Amino acid sequence: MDLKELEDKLKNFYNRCCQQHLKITPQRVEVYKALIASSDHPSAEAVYEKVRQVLPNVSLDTVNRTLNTLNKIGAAFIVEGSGDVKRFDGNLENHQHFKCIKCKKIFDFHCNEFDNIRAPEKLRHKFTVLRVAVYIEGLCQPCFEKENKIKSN
Amino acid sequence: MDLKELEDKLKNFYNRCCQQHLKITPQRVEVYKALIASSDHPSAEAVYEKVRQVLPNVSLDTVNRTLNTLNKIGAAFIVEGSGDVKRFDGNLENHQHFKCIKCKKIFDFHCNEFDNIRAPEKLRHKFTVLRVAVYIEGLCQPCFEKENKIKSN
DNA sequence: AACAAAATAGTATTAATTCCTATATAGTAA
DNA sequence: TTACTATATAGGAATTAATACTATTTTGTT
Repeated sequence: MDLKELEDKLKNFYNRCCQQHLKITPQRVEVYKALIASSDHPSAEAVYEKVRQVLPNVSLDTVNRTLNTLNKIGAAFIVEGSGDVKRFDGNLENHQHFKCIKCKKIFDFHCNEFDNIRAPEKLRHKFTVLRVAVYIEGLCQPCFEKENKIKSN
Repeated sequence: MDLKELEDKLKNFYNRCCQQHLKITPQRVEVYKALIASSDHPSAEAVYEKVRQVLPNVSLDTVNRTLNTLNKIGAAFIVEGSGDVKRFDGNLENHQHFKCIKCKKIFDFHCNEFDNIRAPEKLRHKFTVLRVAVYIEGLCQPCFEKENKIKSN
């Protein structure tokens, strides 16, 4: 990500905060920056470690709260998954996730057809739909190989 | 669910266990029965409470372990979601989930088109795909109304 | 009936997340 | 610029979820 892109995103983020009457604090900015600089869908703990390098006294609670706030104002997502710790994603572009159920790594992929999937009409009448995701789960190559190794012993 | 259906499912379950060389214990059977009797996608804790009514000395650990085992052998799913406690589903028929992000209720729905979604070929070459799910998130009607109420005060 | 591998109960431990409260700060309005 | 108020934060405590450990029990098999 180049400097211009970062500036754009930050500006966008400031606007979002203002619109929601959220104060722009150094902690919020650093959490946001740490998140969008991560491509590995970090946990709160991981973001915390990153932010600590800039703000040594930041608390884990603040990071947690802030990540949830980012999610609420639409500046980030909580990655969908089955169980395990919460993982966050600051990438707002259309994309989907594959998660390895063994090593828990999350891989982005993109399939145009999946972008346009809408909730069925029946559902849209009954509920307020906020997000539609195609979520794929399985084993990554290294984990698949390990799995086989163990089974053959 | 009528008696015949229950018997069918149990028989099926026994077969699955045998194939995987898993012993058929009262705890396993009761956990499985409690799960398929629940339509609310229960947590381990909720299943535990149900099983306790039949086996008062069962431990929460056993319920947890067993639910994860059911998931592994394909007799149950862990419901996809973003964060929150693990929720389980013993319904193996094609269906999708809507989750209210506020009250955490999970609603089943079914959309034929979603059943046939496959992982893109690129992904299938790179990873071992075990599950493809369409996951929808939002607010249920009561929670949507509450949300509005609070905001207007 | 006897055996070995697997499973369980009960508890301890770890890990994740939220709650609590005193203090500090950002945005606003004088 | 200064003062004010609502919001946010740090630090720690508390809560909750999930797993690990170990002695004992049980299943499926011989």
